[in-house]
Amino acid sequence: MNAKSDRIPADERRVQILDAAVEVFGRYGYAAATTDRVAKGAGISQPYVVRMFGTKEQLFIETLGHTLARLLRTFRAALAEADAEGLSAEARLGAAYLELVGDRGVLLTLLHGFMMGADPAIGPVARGGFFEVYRMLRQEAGFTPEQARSFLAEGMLINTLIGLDVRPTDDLATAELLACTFGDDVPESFERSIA
Amino acid sequence: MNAKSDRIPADERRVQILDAAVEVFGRYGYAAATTDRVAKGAGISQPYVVRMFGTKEQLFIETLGHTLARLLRTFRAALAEADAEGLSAEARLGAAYLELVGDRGVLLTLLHGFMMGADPAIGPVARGGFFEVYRMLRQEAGFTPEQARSFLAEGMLINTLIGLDVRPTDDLATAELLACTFGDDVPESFERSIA
DNA sequence: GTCTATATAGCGATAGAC
DNA sequence: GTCTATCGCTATATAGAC
Repeated sequence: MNAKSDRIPADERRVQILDAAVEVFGRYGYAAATTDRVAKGAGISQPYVVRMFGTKEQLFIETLGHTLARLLRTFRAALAEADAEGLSAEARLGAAYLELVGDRGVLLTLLHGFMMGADPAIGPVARGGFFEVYRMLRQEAGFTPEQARSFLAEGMLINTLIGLDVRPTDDLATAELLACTFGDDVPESFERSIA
Repeated sequence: MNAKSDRIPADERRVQILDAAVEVFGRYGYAAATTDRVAKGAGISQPYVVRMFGTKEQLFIETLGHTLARLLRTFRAALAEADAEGLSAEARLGAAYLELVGDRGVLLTLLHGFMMGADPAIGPVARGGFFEVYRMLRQEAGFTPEQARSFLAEGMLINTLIGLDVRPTDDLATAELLACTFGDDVPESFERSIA
C-alpha cells in the first residue's frame, strides 16, 4: 500500500523468496526457472533476489533445504499423531504424503533436485536430502528396508504423476492408474489445471 | 578419416544425432541441454542439428519417441522370452528394466520428459508415452492394475537413484537401499562414476 | 532494504557458401 | 549434406543510487 510498508525485514523477505522459489523451481526445474520469475512471485526486483542469495545455484540449494525441512516436519507430525492415536506409521505417513501433493511445488522441487545428482554443487545436497528421508523412515518410523523402499517407490510414482500433469479425465488407462494409486479420493490438486 | 567419407546419408545422421541427444538430455535435462553439446556428441556442427530437427523442442520430442521405442522394444523382447521359457512376465520385465539401467541416458531422458507435463508442446507427448507403457503392461504383459502400478513405482525409484547419481560406497543407508532394491548384483553402471 | 540501469555471456536459430 | 559466420534474445550478475 504505502511506500514505506514495502520495506520489510530481511528474514521475512527471505522466506517470501523461498516460498516463491519452491513454486517456480517446481514448475520449471532448475535450469528453466529464472530469478526474475522468482522475484515476480515474491513481489520484488530480480537483482534483489540475487543480492539475497548470492547466486541462482545457492538459491536452489537453500530452496531444496526449505522443502526438505517441510517434508520432514510433515512426516514427523504424522508420526507423532500415529503414536498418539495408535495408528500404523505406514498408513499415517502415506496420508501425510498425500497432504503434500496438494502443494505441487514441494514435491516437484525435490524431484527436480533428485535429478541433478551429476551436478557438482547440487548433487551432494540432493543425495543428502534423499537419504535423510530414508534414515527417518528407518530410524524414526521404524520401517524395515523393504517398507522404506516401497514407500519411497510409491512416492516417486506419485511425484511422476504430478510432474506429468496427469488429469483424471484424460482416458481410461489414466483413470485406472489414478484410482489404483489414490483409491476413492484422488487429491483435488489433480483435478484443477495448473494456473 | 578422409574428407569425403564425412558425408553420410541423412537417415543415418539422424540416428547418430538422436543417440547423442539421449545422452545429453538425460544428463542435463531439456532446458540445460544445448544443441551444441548434442552436435559435439554426434561429431557435427550445431547449426546442422537445428537444421535437421527444426527446433530444439522438436529434437527433444523426437528423442523422447526414440527412447520410448527402445524401452518398449526391450520389454516386448523380454515378454517373448518369458513366453518361450515359461518364466513369469513380472520377473522377466524387471530384469529387462535392469538392462536399460546400464544406459543411463535412456531412463533419465524419459524421466526428464515425464517432469515436463506442464509444457504445452512436450506435456502431451510425455503423458502419451507414459501411458503407452502402462497399457503395454496391462494388455501385453497381462499385469493387474496393482502389478502395473507397483512395477512403475519401482521403476521410478530406480530412475531417481540414477538421477541422484548414487554410488554404492556413499554410506550405510545408501548401501542398504541399493542392496534392498537390486539384491546381490547392483548394476555395474552404479559403480562407475559419470564420465 | 530495495531499485534502475547495464555489463556480460551463452544459446537457438538464420543466412548463405561450398 | 555440412560448414562458418553471425544475429538477436534471454538471463545472471554487478554497480551504484536512494
